[in-house]
Amino acid sequence: MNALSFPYGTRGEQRAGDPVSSTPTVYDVAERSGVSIATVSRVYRNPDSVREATREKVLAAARDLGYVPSGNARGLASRSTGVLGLCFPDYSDPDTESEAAAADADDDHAFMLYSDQIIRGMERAARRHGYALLIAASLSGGPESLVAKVAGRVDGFAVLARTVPTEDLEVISRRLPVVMLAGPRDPDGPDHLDHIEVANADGQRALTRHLIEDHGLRRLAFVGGVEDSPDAQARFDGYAAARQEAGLSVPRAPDVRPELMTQAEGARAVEALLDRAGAELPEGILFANDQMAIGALHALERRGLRVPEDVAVTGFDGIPLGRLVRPALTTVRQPMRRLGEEAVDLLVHRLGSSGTAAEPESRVLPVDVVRRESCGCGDVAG
Amino acid sequence: MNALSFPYGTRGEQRAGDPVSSTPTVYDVAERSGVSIATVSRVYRNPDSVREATREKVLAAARDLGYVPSGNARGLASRSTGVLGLCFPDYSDPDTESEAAAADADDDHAFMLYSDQIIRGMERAARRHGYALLIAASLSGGPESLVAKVAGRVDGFAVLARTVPTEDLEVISRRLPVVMLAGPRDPDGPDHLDHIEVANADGQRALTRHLIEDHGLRRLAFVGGVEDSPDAQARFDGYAAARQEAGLSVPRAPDVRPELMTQAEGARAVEALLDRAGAELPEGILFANDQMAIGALHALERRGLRVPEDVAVTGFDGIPLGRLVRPALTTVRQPMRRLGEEAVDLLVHRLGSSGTAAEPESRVLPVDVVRRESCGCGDVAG
DNA sequence: TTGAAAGCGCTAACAT
DNA sequence: ATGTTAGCGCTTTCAA
Repeated sequence: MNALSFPYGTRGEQRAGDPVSSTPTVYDVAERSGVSIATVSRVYRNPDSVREATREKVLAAARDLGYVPSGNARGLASRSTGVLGLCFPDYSDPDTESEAAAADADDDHAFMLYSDQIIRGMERAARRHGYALLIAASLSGGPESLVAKVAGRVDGFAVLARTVPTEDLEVISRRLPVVMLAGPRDPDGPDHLDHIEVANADGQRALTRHLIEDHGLRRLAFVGGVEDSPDAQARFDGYAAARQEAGLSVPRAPDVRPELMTQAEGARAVEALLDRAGAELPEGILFANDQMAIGALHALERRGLRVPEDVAVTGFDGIPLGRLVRPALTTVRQPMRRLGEEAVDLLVHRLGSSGTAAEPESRVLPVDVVRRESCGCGDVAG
Repeated sequence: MNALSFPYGTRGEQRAGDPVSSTPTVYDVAERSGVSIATVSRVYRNPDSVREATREKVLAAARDLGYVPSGNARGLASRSTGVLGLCFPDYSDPDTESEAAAADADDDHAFMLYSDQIIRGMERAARRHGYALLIAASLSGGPESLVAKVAGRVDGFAVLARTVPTEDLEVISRRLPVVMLAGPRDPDGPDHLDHIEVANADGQRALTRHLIEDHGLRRLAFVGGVEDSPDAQARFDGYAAARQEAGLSVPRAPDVRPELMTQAEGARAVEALLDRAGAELPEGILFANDQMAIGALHALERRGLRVPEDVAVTGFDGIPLGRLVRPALTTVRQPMRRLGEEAVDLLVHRLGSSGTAAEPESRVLPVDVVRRESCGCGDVAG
């Protein structure tokens, strides 16, 4: 810019036609093209409101100068960013990344994570609506957390799972639309957020019923999720419901409840189950997610047990890796891409004049049971 | 501040303790906590520079008010956004999306695209450096294009492939660092951009040599890429080089040059090749990317030709789908995630005081030949 | 169709 | 440790 001993450069001096000045602004373009800054602005925001000749002049000057409109200034002046955001959990936990996963996904991370698919869905949908997408893995809280950063830079955003304290989100959602990609923490004491979730309970119930009715299994075990995962809880509820419907004993809690929902933990859960069971091996083990189920597949193989002959195994999520393992994993597939799309739709709707003050909304997306080999189904396409 | 009867609401009136005012600002927080706006700012930017008691007061007020710092205002005042960007091609072309791909990737888009992996790599790397990532599929040009939007909202960004006219990028790169995820358009007339590319020629040459030396193939055909793809060109060059080294005739152009590099086009290319060849079937067909090779696999199967017995097939890229098709596809794997990481490193470096004025840099990342079944190698892990 | 000027919400001197 | 204040670069009335 210019060398002053003052805080900032002054406009007056900057205008003194120095062509080498870096980061040109509307003022530079205006001067060079002999119009006012308002006209420069118009050229970008509403080209048709400027006479063609003028417009060309301005554009030419902008080119010469290397002018790029500052998104920040624009956003500040117009109170909108044209950007939607997504905060997702940092799934690169060491356990998943190095230990267990590395063995399977030998192409370095060739396969999509849950969050990748949602990113894709959101990006596509956002683009359709003219928005760009800002993504950030959410870490810890604190005043200067990533969420805050995202929140300050977007017109609205989605939060994957319960990555961020609901409390913080409620504060933020007073300022801009926030949609949570998970169910409400407490269905009865509603937060004021929009939610989009998948039919966890229904899916798990359907899958459980499949095991019971179609494969005739009765001795089942359920490996749950981490303590505070409502998804995992809902899945367990679905499992329990199916048992009840079939006249089996109704458990009050999962047979095993791992610390993490990783492959390593899945393997560990199997060991625990086998040690505990003695001769009374379960005929089927249902896992609250695919990662654990896949870990279990390996553990069972190491123990010399055949899947599904000796024991059936199922997961939940429908991650691509589940198609590749042998036997291919029977699971419940979540419509992740749609999750992202719905999130964008909801945000865009809230951003439109219409949805501003409407009631919080909770959408539940349907899931599919995917029958593969690990439950005893043949080589059915999945 | 001052009470004027002009366009916008005045701070003075807003300060009149109205707690219901929407989108609270530093002024609101400052007033409510009895400090100056500077102190509020400090609490967020440099908490330690504020006495604990004060900080708490401010944070409490912010909570009550639902205050979220405006990224725009911050960025404007501090001339930085804390965001890095990525523009990538809109790969959801109808052809790939519906026709050919749908048949294989039957999980809807269960498998990663080229761009997904780069996004992942960049996001991870950006996070390590404290940046968020803004992503946008780049469309056409024009003053108000998406690139411009991205450019205005980030501290620096990467452009995947030649998505954006180099011309535009050069303009933009006068204002902020831009790294192109592709080689320079013209190696001799250098643009002023940083580039990161993969060793296309080397990789294709190594693969070709493998076919010639290890499998003893001599009658080879190369299916190139679109006219203006330097990647595809470099791959062809590598192919030609390997032929030369082996004492085979050196072609001046690919045997087939499709319009698009899709599965459908790959299939079409095979048909063309077979029709043309008559009895003189090639022993091996090398494709400039995996998509086409996979399409070719299907086409060959339809024609009753066995791979690799009748004809070997290879691709380039190393997309996950290549592992799943039968026979599994021999290919050259690009380190896509690293591409993203290197991009971020480069950008961050440029943003640091050090790299500002340095010469444009061009990095070339090494690639791996992945030997699977489609070239005649056994069931080697890949 | 164009210009003039206030103000968007924050940061960063500088002063205290 | 905290307050004052001048911008950051744009959009947007309002007036011409």
